Amino acid sequence: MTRRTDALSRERIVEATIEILDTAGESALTLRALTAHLSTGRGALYHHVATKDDLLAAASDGVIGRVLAEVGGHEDPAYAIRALALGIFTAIDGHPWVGSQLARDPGQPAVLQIWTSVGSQLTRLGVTGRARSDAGSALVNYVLGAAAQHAAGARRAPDQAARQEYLQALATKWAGEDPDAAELLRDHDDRAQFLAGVDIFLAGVSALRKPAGSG
Amino acid sequence: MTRRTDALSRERIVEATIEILDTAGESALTLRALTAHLSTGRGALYHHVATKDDLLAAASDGVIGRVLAEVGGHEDPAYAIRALALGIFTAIDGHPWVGSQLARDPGQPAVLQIWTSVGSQLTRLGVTGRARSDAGSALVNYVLGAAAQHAAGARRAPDQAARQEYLQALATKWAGEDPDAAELLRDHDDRAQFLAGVDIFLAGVSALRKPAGSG
DNA sequence: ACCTGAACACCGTTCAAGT
DNA sequence: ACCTGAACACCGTTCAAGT
Repeated sequence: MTRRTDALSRERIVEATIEILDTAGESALTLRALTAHLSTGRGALYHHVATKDDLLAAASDGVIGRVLAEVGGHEDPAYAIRALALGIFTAIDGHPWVGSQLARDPGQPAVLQIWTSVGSQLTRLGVTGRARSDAGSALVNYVLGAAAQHAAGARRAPDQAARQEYLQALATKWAGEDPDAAELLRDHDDRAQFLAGVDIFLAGVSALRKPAGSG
Repeated sequence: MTRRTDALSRERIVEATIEILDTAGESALTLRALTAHLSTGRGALYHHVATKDDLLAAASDGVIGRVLAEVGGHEDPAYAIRALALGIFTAIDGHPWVGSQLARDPGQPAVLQIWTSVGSQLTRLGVTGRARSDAGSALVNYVLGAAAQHAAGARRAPDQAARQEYLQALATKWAGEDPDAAELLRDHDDRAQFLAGVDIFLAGVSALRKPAGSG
């Protein structure tokens, strides 16, 4: 905070990277475009960043980090998980390149952050041990898969009429819990379908905790 | 079958593509390597293939198509879904480049094939209408997400001891249904966790069909 | 220590020229 | 119609040279 940020720094490079990705898309992110944007020489970047992949991972981590911080905690852990998932989905809707990037490396910081957040909410839900890592794996993989598919530009749309009807019903149901969520649902097909998937997993986790059928 | 396959054809090009990807990895697939492998000129490929992306999509479609054909139908639709998911997972384990490719474009033939297979098994399960497309979306996105993460080389491994114990239990349980599946499970952590996720999904679909709690 | 920018070793794709 | 292979317009990364 005290020093001038005029000089090149990893932070400034990551910032510029996010800006280019958001405004011009993933294909526009070349090191040449980036150095032009920062008005510096090509090799200068390599004093602050290991590789282009490193840069993409750092940019994704920045976006996801902000989302997870904003989402915060809701009292009901199941609701918190829905909010967490929806926050990630919304972020990827606004920054499609993040969706592609998250699918690329399971060990990158952004993905580990998501694991941690999901894990802590599952703990609050009362799920522990092996069941917790299974449920976490299921949820994280679902969210990342949906995110990548949506980011790549999902075009599936079977019958638009029935879908609108369903959307209304789901929005009404959710309105009881959070009017803002209901607002978001209206006219957002992919979002509604994504949330329906989250509910399927939550129902599955709950059902497997207290099985009421076989022995 | 009657004509000689000596000449260049889309099929021969796709075959050679799969071979290079399997033996040398995705980074080794260059059009230069491919033309060398086929001992032809660079531009010749473009008479049979639109672009390199087209080629990757065709190669993935070939692998997935074979898997879906082999998996066939089991009498119990829930079991058939597990077999389908496991088949895709195994294919991606053996051809990691397929996992990355499937995450890249939701409209490519291989992904549409997966949607179709999942959809028909869900119908056999008795799920229809809106519930069917929600469940299908959840399962497909989960499978593709897990596949991409696994393909990228998942390295998460918390406590190896408890995991081994769990594996044994799951393998024993599954042995009642299919000894071969139990065989596959032993010593395959990611595979077991993947299947646990499929079971969470199936439990969720079942639970949401006959809700036994709220009004 | 940090930066510059030319050079290096690649890419996917195109296209005039051949058969 | 199909194929050739040189040429084109790019890449990410490196590195001697500057300050």
